[in-house]
Amino acid sequence: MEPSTTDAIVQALTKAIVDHRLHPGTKLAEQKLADHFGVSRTLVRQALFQLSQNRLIRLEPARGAFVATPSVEEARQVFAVRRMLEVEMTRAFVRAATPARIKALKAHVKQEQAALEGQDASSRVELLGDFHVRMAELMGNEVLAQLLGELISRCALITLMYQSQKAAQHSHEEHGEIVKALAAGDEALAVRLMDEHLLHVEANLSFERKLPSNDISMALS
Amino acid sequence: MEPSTTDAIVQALTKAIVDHRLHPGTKLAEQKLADHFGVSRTLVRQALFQLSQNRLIRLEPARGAFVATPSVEEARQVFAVRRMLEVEMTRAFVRAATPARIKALKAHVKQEQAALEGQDASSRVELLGDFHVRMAELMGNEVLAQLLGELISRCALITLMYQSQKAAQHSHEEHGEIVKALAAGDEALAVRLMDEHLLHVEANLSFERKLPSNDISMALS
DNA sequence: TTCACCGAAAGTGTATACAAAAAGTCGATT
DNA sequence: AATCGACTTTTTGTATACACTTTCGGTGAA
Repeated sequence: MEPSTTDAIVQALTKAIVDHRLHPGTKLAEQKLADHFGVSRTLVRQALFQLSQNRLIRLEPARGAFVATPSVEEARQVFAVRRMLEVEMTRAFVRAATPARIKALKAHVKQEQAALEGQDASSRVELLGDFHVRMAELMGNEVLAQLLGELISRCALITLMYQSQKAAQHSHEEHGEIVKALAAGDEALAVRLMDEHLLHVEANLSFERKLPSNDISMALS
Repeated sequence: MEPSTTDAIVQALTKAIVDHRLHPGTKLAEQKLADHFGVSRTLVRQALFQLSQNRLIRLEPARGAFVATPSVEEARQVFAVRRMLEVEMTRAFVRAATPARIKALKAHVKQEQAALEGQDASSRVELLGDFHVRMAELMGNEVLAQLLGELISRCALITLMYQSQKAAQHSHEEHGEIVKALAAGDEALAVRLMDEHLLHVEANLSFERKLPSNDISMALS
């Protein structure tokens, strides 16, 4: 494979983990990854460190990198934080709503519709997550948008692995409801819907543990 | 200087930046840092990368590392996020309050009192920030605690540089008020006080720009 | 058979070497 | 005097080398 940059490695590994071609617990040996991507271990190590900051893998000193296995408790906490952030974000959104912002969200929901009909699970969940990031961006708060993005990708591992197609459809419909409430300027309703929406997403996760796969190059090719 | 680990370098640089011995915009040359810490550039690069994730420095490709110069707009956004998180956290805290938790917060406020009488600005601000992290920890949400810690240290650069001793005293008093409201179980009051507290902290920041200092070893010694 | 111990193999952690890019220098030209 | 440009120096980016730790396999004794 032709040489890649650090970011390319991060992206490739992220996608592989999130598509759960690489299962939780799988060991990521540096030399194998280096060979696969056609670079030295130096770049691989940078990428692994970055992924560990995103909580997609965990680094054990002198033992190596492993695909993260987020616990139920951790997922619960992440969702608790998301509810804190997004309930307030929704409130702020209503108060600073503009036709252009409403329109942008509507457009996004329409995009979701298209993705839901496709088969690709990862793009499905990516778009569903982006709805929330989109709201933050529209508020003009990049810090919030980035933070939310990290939180969402942090549990992308969970969300993506275990969210059924039916649950995805459900999420999509709730996004539509939220946008309606936002457009109507109904603050209380919008806030309530967002809170419930996040509770639903959380409730629909299941946590069956799958076995680690140890064939990295297979998973990445 | 004797050899140090990556984390030791991160800590040393963090403290130097946060104590503003290293001013915003200062270039951090890898070899100079490596010499100073008695390690190879490898470890320095790891440390710099980690600091860039914390937003304490920014990495410009092929140009090097520079102490971050957070903008007023960024500070505004960080505080907006903190208000979102902490208002909801306060609400949750009241609802799940226990005598032990109240007591722990009271103890922390007492600690602040002691630090305020000392001269060390960095330990002063550290403790004031820890009040908020402490609340998150007491709620048993490590994800929240860590996130809040990052947000606070991210603007430690701003808070620490420009917060006056008087403002610190003011913060401390407000912490006391908040704990009182929490102890009384007055949710509405506690939430309002926390919101106002964060607005006050934000309002008291000033953003005079200082000139970069280019003598790294002097600043670190 | 099972457990413990030893040695080989594999893998990570750090330092160093080399390549590429940016920054700085100095002189020539306008 | 100011500016452009080629050369030199410095600094970053990547690869490689080596030391140290962990892991794995096997041998021997209880």
